[in-house]
Amino acid sequence: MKYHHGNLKEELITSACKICETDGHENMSLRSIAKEANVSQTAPYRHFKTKESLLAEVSKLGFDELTDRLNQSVAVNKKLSSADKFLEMGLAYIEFGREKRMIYDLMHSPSIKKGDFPALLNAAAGAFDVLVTIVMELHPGIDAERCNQICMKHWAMMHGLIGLLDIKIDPKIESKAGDAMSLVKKDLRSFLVESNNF
Amino acid sequence: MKYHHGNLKEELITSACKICETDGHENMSLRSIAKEANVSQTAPYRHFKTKESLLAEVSKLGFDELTDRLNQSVAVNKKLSSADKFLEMGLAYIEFGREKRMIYDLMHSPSIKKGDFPALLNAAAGAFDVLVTIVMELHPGIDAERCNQICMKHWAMMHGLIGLLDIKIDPKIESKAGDAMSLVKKDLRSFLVESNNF
DNA sequence: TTTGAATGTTAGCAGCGTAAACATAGTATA
DNA sequence: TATACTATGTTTACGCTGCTAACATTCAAA
Repeated sequence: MKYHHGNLKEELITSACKICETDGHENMSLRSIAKEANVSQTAPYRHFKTKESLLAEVSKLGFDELTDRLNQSVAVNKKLSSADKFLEMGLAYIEFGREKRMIYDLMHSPSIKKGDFPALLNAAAGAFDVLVTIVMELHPGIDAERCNQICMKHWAMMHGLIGLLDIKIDPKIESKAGDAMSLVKKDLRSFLVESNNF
Repeated sequence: MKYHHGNLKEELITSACKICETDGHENMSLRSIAKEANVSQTAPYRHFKTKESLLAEVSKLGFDELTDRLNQSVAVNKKLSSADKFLEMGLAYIEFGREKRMIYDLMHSPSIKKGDFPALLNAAAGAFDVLVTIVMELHPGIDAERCNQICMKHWAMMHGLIGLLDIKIDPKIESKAGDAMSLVKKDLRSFLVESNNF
């Protein structure tokens, strides 16, 4: 058996991401992650103090990708109006939540206490700040408190929507959500921006 | 040892509720629930096929209580305007989510697949329908699709808000959320009803 | 009275997170 | 170059978990 893998920490995170995306974060065991990386069951403890701290890294990567997507959504077409950027961001958020649903759930799982992982906390705040930037652009000179209120409202709405859109959680509401989602795609403006008048 | 407890099923659910409220649904073990009910570790299997099905009953009770609270919030003062009823319901939802946070998390935990438990599904839809009723009252003759869209939006917003308000999940955002929450309490109308113009 | 279903217990399985003890590889120092 | 230390891997083991199987007891129906 070859000792000194060389890059085990990163590979464990990669393995964890893969398993999370396929099996969901509820079914991720440290042992399965280690196995995926072809390493003994306790090897991860040389790089992560607890299982939670490994998952925290996966979660952080999720927030980083979310931040990238949000930024890209408004950067792709710089000629977009602020309102349209806001719109694109909303779509990008929902798309991320639906495409990477398993990771998204991990990112919001109460089993990872974000307060214990500053890097994760920063990553989460970083994603939020993308929204803050757009809202400030939408409403120049806006009061900071009011800006936070608006951001909270829409962030919460998007977050809640993703939860409700999960067919696995609630097929009955999903049928309603399906309607809502098609509406969102057809005319997200009416769903999102209409809430933005203040 | 006394056999035939007599009312074990209900008592197990009660024990599960208690443990959930104190320890959180992530830390509920079937064994601890059985212990709480002074019964052997495998006794629950005479009344519940799996642990998940026991948790599903706890979750169902949660949605039932939520439904009651939402109904009560608008029934207390029948002279309230529809807009004010809408307002009171929003507050009641947030209060439930914060007062019974552990149960609320269980109710939305992906580890319980609602589709497998029709009673739970109905209970969840029942709570949603309270909102539907109010929105229809707010906007007489409203198109059903539009009504669902509005309900989805606000339901999602409330749900997302509760998630973001959890200080344990994200203290940094919490500081922002704290502002938002005080705003919500001072003037929920500006936070909720303003989104309701359509 | 007897029989069988309902409902309890005990014993035991495999999987889990984690700690301790041990083995090996790479690095700094003498 | 030899040696010691540190980093990083493995093996073993502990207690907890959900769950199954086999057994015990109670109650109700025949």
